[in-house]
Amino acid sequence: MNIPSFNIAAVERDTGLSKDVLRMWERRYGFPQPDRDSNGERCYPADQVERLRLIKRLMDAGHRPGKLIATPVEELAGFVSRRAKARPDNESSDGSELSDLLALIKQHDSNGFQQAMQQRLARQGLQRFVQDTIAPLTFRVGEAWEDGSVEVFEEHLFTELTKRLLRQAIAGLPSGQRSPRILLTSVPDEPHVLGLLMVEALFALEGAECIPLGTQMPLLEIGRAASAHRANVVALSFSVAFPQRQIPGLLQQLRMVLAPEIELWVGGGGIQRLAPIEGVLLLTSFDSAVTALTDWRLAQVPA
Amino acid sequence: MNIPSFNIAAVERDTGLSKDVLRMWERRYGFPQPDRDSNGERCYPADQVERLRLIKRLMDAGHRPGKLIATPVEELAGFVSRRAKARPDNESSDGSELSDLLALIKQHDSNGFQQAMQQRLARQGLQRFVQDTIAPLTFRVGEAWEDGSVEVFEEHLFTELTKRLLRQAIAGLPSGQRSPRILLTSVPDEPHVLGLLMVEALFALEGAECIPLGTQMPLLEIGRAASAHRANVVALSFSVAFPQRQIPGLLQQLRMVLAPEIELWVGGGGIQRLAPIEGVLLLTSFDSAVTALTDWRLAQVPA
DNA sequence: CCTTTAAGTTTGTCCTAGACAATTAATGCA
DNA sequence: TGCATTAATTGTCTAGGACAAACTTAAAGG
Repeated sequence: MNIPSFNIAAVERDTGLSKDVLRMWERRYGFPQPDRDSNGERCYPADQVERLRLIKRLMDAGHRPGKLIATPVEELAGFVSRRAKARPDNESSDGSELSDLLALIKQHDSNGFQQAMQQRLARQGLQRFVQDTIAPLTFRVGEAWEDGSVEVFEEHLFTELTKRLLRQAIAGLPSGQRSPRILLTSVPDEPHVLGLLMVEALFALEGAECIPLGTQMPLLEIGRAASAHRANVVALSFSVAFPQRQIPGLLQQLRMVLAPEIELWVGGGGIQRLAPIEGVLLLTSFDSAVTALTDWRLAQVPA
Repeated sequence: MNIPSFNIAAVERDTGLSKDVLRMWERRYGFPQPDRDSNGERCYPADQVERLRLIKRLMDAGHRPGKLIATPVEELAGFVSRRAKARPDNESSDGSELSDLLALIKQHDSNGFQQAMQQRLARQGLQRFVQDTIAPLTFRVGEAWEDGSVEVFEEHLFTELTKRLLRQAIAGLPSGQRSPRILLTSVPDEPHVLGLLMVEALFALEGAECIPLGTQMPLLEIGRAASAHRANVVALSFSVAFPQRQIPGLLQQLRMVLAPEIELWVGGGGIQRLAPIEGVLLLTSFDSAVTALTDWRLAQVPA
């Protein structure tokens, strides 16, 4: 079998590291060190791509590139997530049940996982299912992905199956003329949809009219969509993986694009450490999301 | 209201034009011509971003950038899709029904659209629903998006609602130990999932075991996933929007990564004009997908 | 000893400008 | 008209420099 080698665009695609960063690291740290083809263009061997992916994973977990690149490959595997370290086995009764679900994913048992989740949904009801099962399980999967105990494709499978489950549950809820009208979406480069679905489930349960636009809407389009759908609220989600530095600027721009009477609510793992922004409501928990909804309703009555 | 202005990263996000291309166009054609901030960095005014998005849309429809950029804004709106031109109102009885569905989307009537689609599904059955409703409707939406008669957010809403419908229909099908085991996914930078869902519906109907991994799997991960799930087939989808030039290289690399006994099937609008590739089966239609499945079964028996 | 401020590192993104290959259009010729 | 060759178009890659924001560490103060 021939060893495939990747050009810089392919490496950017597969690792999520921009071409600029790849070239900068090569210049500064001496890694990666790709071969060159006849045109002098970089050809990354597969093992370097692997290592880059590992480094990227650990960076997302909070480590710094300078350290990681200086560390030999063997030791890299030993790095563990900061988050995972911070939670020294709080194996509550519920924690072990979550571990069972996680185990099903790692055994690639789609059907078993779906059945187990269906059972939990029936037992807990949608609201508690979202808050006590899906949310913590998503968190656990994220952790496990960071420390390498769950492969990317396993995480994808988990996400895909959970998405289906949630969408099915949401479809079963009553719909029709309800209020407020909440437009749910995410900005470009933010493809994570689970958080949106979770909050959609909660909002729908509370009797809001949810308009799911999927992910990755250009800012100007979000403004148009909000007007066209006469939305009262635009709700966005940012995952932990989204580059934090870009979020404040994005929100300020969106706030300017949006009509002032439309509220802007933002949630997700990416906004936990964010400074408050004028005209933007940060939803740091599911409870605060529900509170925001009831507050909105209270504010409407006197008007 | 302040006029928001975008830095080059934001424009790349919102238009899908790479930073390299944005700078190159500026150098060569004199458009866009962003302002500069105090650091000498580009600040694109909103109207230039709008025009860039329009240009990108027309490029995806087959026009060439040189012409588009030279054309004044007012005339740009007059450009029409080549595809749309090629189909001079073949308003068959079915075509007008599709137009009704499209109209519901453009009226932002989510509930009406969902009901109409549910009815069609019940009437046609899943297979014909996929082939005669969803596929042509998706095509029509694509056309309408190209000629600007459907907004991006309307297309997103259509996609989101249709995804839900399809997933629900697929969830209703029997599952369990079936064959072949087909792993469904797409490569990084290919986020379109409707095509995958359509073919998943067909394969599931034919009694295959589908493993949906969602979109955007790195190549090396696809290989791992295929082994871990003991897949017989890996099925990929490329939309028309995916850069055609990259596809052959991607498929060759993936073919090398994949164990030789695992088949590689590829479909979607992006592969219609593709030259054949060793070890890769191109599915140019839904019928050919079903044929591929029956052929695979025939090939297994004598072995 | 803990907290806050200031200085120093690290790191990503942006910049210019040149080169080239791959695609698409246009020409010449049978 | 159909095919082959030339010409124009267009995207992506390369190089290294500059700078600001984020993070760390050191110092000063309570």
